[in-house]
Amino acid sequence: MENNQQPPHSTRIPTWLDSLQASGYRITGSLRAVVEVIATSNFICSPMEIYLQAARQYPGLGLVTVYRTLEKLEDLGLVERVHREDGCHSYIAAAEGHQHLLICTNCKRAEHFSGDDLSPLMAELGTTRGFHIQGHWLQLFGLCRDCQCSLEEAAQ
Amino acid sequence: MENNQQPPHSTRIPTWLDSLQASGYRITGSLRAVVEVIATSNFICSPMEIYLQAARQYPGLGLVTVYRTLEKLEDLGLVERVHREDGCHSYIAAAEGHQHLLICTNCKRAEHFSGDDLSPLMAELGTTRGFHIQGHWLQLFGLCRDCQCSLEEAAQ
DNA sequence: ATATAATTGAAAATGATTTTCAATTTCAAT
DNA sequence: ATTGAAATTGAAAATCATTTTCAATTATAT
Repeated sequence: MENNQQPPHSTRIPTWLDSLQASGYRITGSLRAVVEVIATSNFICSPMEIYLQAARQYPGLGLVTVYRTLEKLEDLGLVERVHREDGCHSYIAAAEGHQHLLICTNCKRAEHFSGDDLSPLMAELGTTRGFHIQGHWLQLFGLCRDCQCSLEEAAQ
Repeated sequence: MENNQQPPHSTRIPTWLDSLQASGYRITGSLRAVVEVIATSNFICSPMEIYLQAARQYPGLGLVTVYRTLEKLEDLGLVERVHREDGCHSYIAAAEGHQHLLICTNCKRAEHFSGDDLSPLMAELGTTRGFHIQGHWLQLFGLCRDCQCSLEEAAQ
């Protein structure tokens, strides 16, 4: 089940733009530039990183517009906010259904996986602790294949 | 396996103070006040909440000192930082060993549980995705027994 | 073409957290 | 008890991500 070299993420762009337009948002140059960056990235991206990349396509872009665009995309469920250790947030294209993230601590590459082996755990906790469970947060951290290699080399 | 009405959390206070002193930190009134609040709480507490409570015991306490004290306690592994949805942080007395948190979304009561059913999942991902997994983040959210009742009443 | 409502970027505001700094306090050694 | 060096303090200022304000611009339905 490869998740990497799958359908080119660029196919997301027209879909997202249609979705945005259908929801009454207007399609502007700024919007396109931000969508292109976040829709095609395999890495979690901070608003600043998105801004810096998108501004190459669309100079004059403002960082505030990136924040506003990400909010729209999140509202439509196209993009997912990722909580970082430092309390800031990064973003990544959302996965279908209920999935979790596996994030490379070195390069920030991220892959989704479905780990619904959690349901029994949650059911058990519901009864033993008397909690009515509503949701959960699960993120895994590690080194992706590329970073394992490059860090090994660097260590020599 | 009740986790609630267990050994009174107040026994943590002398232990923590000893631990702090043994590490070369000086025991001051501010420190005591902050330790007393966080060591005995069953809820996740923000620095501001700790400040407001501790300042009743030790007027003149500064919010900055709360931040500094929490940092010391975290360094010693006595306290654990909890990531919140809004990106801010709350704190709670750390559990023994590797545990996860179950947090009431209404009153912020928190209980630890050990959920090491995750190891097989992580091992599998290591191989299928080529990641070398280093750690994970798991938090469950729900309503504690008390809040389930009080919210039911309120709904009537 | 036009009117209107959405969108824009810049600048200012916010709010949690951190840093700076001079004054105070702890505690080990007298 | 006294002392003195090093740790700790609170206040004020600085930082930094994020949000709000606002007047100017722009997309789109008509």
